[in-house]
Amino acid sequence: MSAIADVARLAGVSKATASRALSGRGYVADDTRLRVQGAASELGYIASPNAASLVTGRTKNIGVIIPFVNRWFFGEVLEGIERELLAAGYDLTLYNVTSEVAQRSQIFEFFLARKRVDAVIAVGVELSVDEVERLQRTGKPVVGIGGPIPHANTIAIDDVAASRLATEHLLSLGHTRIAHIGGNQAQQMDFSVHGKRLRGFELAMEAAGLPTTDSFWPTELSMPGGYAVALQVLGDPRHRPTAIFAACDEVAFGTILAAQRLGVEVPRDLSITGIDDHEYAAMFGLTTVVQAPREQGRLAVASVLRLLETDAAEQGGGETILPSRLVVRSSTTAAAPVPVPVPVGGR
Amino acid sequence: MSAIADVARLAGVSKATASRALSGRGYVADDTRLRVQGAASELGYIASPNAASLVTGRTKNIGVIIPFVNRWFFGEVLEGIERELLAAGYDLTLYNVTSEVAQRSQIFEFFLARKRVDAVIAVGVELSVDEVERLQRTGKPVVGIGGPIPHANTIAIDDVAASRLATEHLLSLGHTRIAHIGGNQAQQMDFSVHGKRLRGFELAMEAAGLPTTDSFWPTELSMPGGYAVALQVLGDPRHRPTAIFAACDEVAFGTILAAQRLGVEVPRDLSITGIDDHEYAAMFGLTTVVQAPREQGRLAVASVLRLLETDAAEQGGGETILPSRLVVRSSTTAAAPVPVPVPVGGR
DNA sequence: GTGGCGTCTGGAACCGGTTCCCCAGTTCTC
DNA sequence: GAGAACTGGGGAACCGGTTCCAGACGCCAC
Repeated sequence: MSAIADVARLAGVSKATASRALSGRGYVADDTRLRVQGAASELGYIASPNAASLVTGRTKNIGVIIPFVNRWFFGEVLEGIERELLAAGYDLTLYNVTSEVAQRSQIFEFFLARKRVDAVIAVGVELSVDEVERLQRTGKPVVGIGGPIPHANTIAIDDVAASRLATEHLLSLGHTRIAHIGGNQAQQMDFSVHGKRLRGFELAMEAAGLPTTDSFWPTELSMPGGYAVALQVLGDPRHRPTAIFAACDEVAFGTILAAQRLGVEVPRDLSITGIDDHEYAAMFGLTTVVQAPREQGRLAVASVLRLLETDAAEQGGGETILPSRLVVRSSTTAAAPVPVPVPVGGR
Repeated sequence: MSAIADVARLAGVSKATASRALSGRGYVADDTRLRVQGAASELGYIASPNAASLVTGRTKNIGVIIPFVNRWFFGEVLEGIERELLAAGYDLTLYNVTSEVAQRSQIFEFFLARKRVDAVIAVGVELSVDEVERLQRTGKPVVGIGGPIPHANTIAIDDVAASRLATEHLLSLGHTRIAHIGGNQAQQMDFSVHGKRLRGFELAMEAAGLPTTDSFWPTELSMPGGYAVALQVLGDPRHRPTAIFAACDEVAFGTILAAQRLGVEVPRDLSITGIDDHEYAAMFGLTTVVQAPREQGRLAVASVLRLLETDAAEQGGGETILPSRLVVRSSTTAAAPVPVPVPVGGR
């Protein structure tokens, strides 16, 4: 492993000049620069970021805090972040926080306190004011994905609006008996995503003058979770809704499977919407609201890099809300016309 | 941010003693050690791993090379690795390699060449001899998951055996018309997983004296991929197999969905097996062979840490093969008895 | 001719740790 | 009682870069 001193020696210059020539900062004559660069590539020299970060305080490394990597939304966000960071020459250090309090504080007090990362991106993790401030005091910008974080830039969709949009689509098709299968409030996610999606549903229903009592069915937000509860929702033909709004696509998939299992035909007997635009949504023909998680990851990286460049501790706490967009596929259709008793021979 | 010099000053000792007291190496009197530790915790001192690694050469950071984070197997492995590393006080730096050659060489020549990681875990990436040697020359142990890598320790299941096991289960149930839906050879994965699973299928069939012509249906290894091709496989009732071995669980799920769509009842009309034991396998009632990816991740970390401890460049290139185990659920049953013409009143 | 400015370069300090080497007691051994 | 062995601790070098500072040179203006 060659060090910059070797490069300097080979090029016949001092360490200082070699450093300037390679980093591009400060005055270096053109031919000197070329000589140094030549020597560097001849030796296969690669600067040690550890040594550099020791003095500059910059590590070219971003910490990502994420509760899951294996759920669709989180995995997509992570891939989006990783691609973008790699392109910018940054490393990504992964911190998979669980809900364990001890483990979370270990990450904050030990791992993130070490001067290893320049900034932190929190995906679907609601950081406390204290956690954010602790990071910012040490000069680390914080960017969040999934919901607002005080004093930090964040990127998210409007869960209430997305949910409302999905519900309104069903309403616009003439459905009035609509059930909502959503997240269990007991195992709430950060940013109370479950609650927001439920609220969007209720707002849309109320605006349409429809009752929402008994229309909410909580479950685990996964395909099996959706499947299991949908069997109940659809179980009794006499109280069967004509449409279901699922809080996420995987639940919607489970619902579609349950409907198939029960012989309920989608969309003829049952219209279904979700939120996500999961990669399998096309296969299931699911009408859904797009979340674009990769895009959210990219935006978070852009935001972080901007903060690192300006170097200022502006940290306005700006909230970027991505617009909600509905993708209509084949899981939704107009409600069957209710046979209205027509007065025969009426006047 | 306090440095070790501050701790030393507060404790009234030299930097050298402070370092020894905190790291536990070398002679330090007990009361001195306590004084230093007290000073450290009073100041909230946390050692800078960058500075330490500059002289020790150890970074307490492991690089993970992985082609996807969002596919079940890879996500599970990653979570397993992350948990285990965190517990051991190590950081995890993620390198999401795609199939782009340029990007891959960038990772090897730029990112991994920097002295940022102590070791590398490659998940489902078949490293070349050159790549492994380059890493090992710089003292970085390499551990692989998913298949053998020359000169590196690896952890994997036996794809041929797993595949054979899944097929033999169908054979043991009396099925003779068995199709295999597997990975497209054109978009082969590393370690030629697709080919191995196909071979295991063929070996089992041949051992049973059954033909394998026209029984292989290639597709993309995903739920939609399985769904699409299964519609074709099952399309013609007259040439319909009685059992399908899918190369992975997601394909099996797609196959189950396609069967439902076509009114083919599982398992009465069609038995299905997969490989993975995906978290949704229970919901689909899928009979499958377990892969235990989290366990593989844990084992890889254990192997890496062992290599780092022994510090020796033994690197035997040992291959750890996890045993294949079949989980029988409700997607498989005995083949319908073929009505054998019984001679009536025969002599 | 002198002063000022812009360009180019090298020496040296520095980032924050670890470790080598040396010194000073104390205890053990012959 | 002398020397070895062990324990405890400080000074300084070192890891591999970056950056401050000072000096040298060329050029222009006054």
